[in-house]
Amino acid sequence: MADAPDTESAPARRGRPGYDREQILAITVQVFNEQGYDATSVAALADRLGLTKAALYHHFDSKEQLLGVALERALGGLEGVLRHPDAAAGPAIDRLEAVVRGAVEVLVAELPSVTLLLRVRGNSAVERAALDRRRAFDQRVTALVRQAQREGSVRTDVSAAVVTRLIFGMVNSLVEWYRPGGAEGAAELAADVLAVALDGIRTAG
Amino acid sequence: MADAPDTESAPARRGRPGYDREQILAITVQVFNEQGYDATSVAALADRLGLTKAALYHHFDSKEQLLGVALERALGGLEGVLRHPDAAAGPAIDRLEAVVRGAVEVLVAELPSVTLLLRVRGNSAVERAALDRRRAFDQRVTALVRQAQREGSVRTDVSAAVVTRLIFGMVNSLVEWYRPGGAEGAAELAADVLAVALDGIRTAG
DNA sequence: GTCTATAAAGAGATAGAC
DNA sequence: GTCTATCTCTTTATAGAC
Repeated sequence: MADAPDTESAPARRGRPGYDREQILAITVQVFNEQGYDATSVAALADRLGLTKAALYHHFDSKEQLLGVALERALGGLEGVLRHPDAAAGPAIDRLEAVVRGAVEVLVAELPSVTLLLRVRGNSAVERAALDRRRAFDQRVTALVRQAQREGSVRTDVSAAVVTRLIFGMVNSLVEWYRPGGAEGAAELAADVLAVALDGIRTAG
Repeated sequence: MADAPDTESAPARRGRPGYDREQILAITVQVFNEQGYDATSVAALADRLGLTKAALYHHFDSKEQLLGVALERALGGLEGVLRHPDAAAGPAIDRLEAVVRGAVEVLVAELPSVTLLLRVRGNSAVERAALDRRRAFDQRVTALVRQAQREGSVRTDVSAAVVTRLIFGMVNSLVEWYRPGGAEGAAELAADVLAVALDGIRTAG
């Protein structure tokens, strides 16, 4: 992962030493997540890549552009969940389940960029645009919860907005501790979240 | 919960224009939360306070010290929850409920410093010490959940560690959207969290 | 307790050689 | 595609006047 660039066995195009944008982006996002975007200097990034700053600037225009590309990946994935067929028809509670499951899957598949997204504070235009898109996603889910309440499948003693935020509080918190390669995969993780979110942790007895 | 601010039990407040440590700390933590600790320069902080940097350095030794004092407040509060009588005896499920309720109350009472705590990444000794104390808190709660599972009051198809993390994922996410002065207070908020955590969002039907 | 002024280091970004 | 060297601005922090 953080290993040296390919030398001889180039996959497809380049047979040259050095990085391409994709490799640089992957390591960059990892470092952003370790230290925080603001606390990561371009010099530190270049060090981690085994490059100089100037070489890094050959691949990207700015530090902020690196952030923007990573955030686009995360947001694209999440927004795609809402476009999935399972989220488009049927009882609202089932669609909600599909959205939560899809969100967990995206989170696991794009863990680094989603982690970065969830830590964005709005310090620049790029960050504020990302926050806007997060809010829009949230509102779509809240509408789904409200519909499920109307259909009688979700409790109404807690508001739809709060329900949505609590559920995504659980989902989003996964980035704080979930690491791939362990016992649980995306499917098990989603099942756990849905079990707790839908039925709670208390036993019937 | 939080320790006494025994900076000076001394006489004579400064009846002078200007700030004392407490006022500076409050505004500082607020700005740290708005922009992020790393993205906040001491100059920006001083501007917000209507002071110069030099005046601010008269009150505090370093930017990091300001962070440390704020984190101590949040951690002291959370750790106090575990020392509360309601968390010390009785069925584990009841103690767990008391801990969650207490955590929400501390979060609401000390919203700025808890928010700051939850965003710490471990970039310095101060931050790493805070992360260690968070982990210790987490382990205490996980033990409580495990006990509740043994007592048959919490589902066992999800591990105690995951249950704990999901519940505190909900609790901690409150800092992302809860703002005092609205319709809900700490008690209602805690009730909502416990309702969802214990029984889930799905209606029986 | 606050100010102006400045030190010393680090930040993001660029120029031009190879 | 990467390098060395450098520009310019900002950063944390300090010195010393009032």
